[in-house]
Amino acid sequence: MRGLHADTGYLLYRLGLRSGQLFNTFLQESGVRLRHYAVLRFLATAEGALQRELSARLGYDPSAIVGLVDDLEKLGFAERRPAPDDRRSRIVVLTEDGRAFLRGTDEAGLRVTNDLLAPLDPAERETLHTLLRRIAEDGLT
Amino acid sequence: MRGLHADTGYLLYRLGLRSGQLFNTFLQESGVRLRHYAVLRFLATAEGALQRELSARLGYDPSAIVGLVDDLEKLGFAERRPAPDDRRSRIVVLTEDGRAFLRGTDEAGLRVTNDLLAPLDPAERETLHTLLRRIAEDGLT
DNA sequence: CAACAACTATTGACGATAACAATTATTGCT
DNA sequence: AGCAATAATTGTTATCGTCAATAGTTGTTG
Repeated sequence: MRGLHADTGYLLYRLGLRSGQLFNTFLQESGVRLRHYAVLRFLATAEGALQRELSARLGYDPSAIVGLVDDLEKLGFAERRPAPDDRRSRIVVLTEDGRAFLRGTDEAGLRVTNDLLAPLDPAERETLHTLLRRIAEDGLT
Repeated sequence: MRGLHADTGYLLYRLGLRSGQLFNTFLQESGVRLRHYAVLRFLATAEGALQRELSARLGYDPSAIVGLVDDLEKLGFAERRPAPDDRRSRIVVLTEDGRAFLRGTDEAGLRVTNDLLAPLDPAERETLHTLLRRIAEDGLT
């Protein structure tokens, strides 16, 4: 009979849960959760995005995006602007406060990851990262 | 500004979600979900376990274990037996049907994992697996 | 040995998540 | 002009994770 952790997919599932929990406890005091953080990070790379792009690239349901952007607007970290060419769409952009928040939490986020990957040396972390990225390429952003 | 997937912890979180979804859709027709499957797999390795052991080793709340074992009993995949030395405890054991179910879903589960890890060659999958295991050692079962 | 603290399983409650269906406003097609 | 498709939104439902409270049992210790 196979062992409990014989399966890589199951391992990923369990570690993903743990990673998410760590991130959330770290973000807790900032008033945002992991999903908000993901949106902010995406906005930072994209210099503005339609909500449907956020949905597609982050893998969250469109209805989830609505609430997340609502929260980010309340916090002053992002804004909705009308899309010039399509009145159905709204463009979500990072505010200056949002940028500052990202800068402030950046190295704290790295600390969380360091904590999680404690058993691995730097070379191994690099290997892990590139392998995960290769898997993620296909389907996620 | 760092890219969206610059962070390994975040990557783990996203891939863990996807892995869990894949497993769940595959298990769906069997009437069990991922958490039930995890319990079954643990029971298979342990030849019976107290519920508090399931809780501690799988990381689920004791109150969650109750419902999961209830479901597994209804399906005929597991049974609760009195612990001989402590009348507070119950020992959960796999039934023959439970074992058969595990055998039947075993290679189907591997197919799911194969699907997920499609971008990697066998050697890379092996590397990924051992790296993830090293991380998991510390804290999970 | 009697009182009390600790433990096991259970129930119940609550907020957070995730997945879907349905709606409204707008656009593109033909 | 009519109709299918699309973007954002609302609402619903099921699951999840955590926490508090309870009943029954065990262990401790004063």
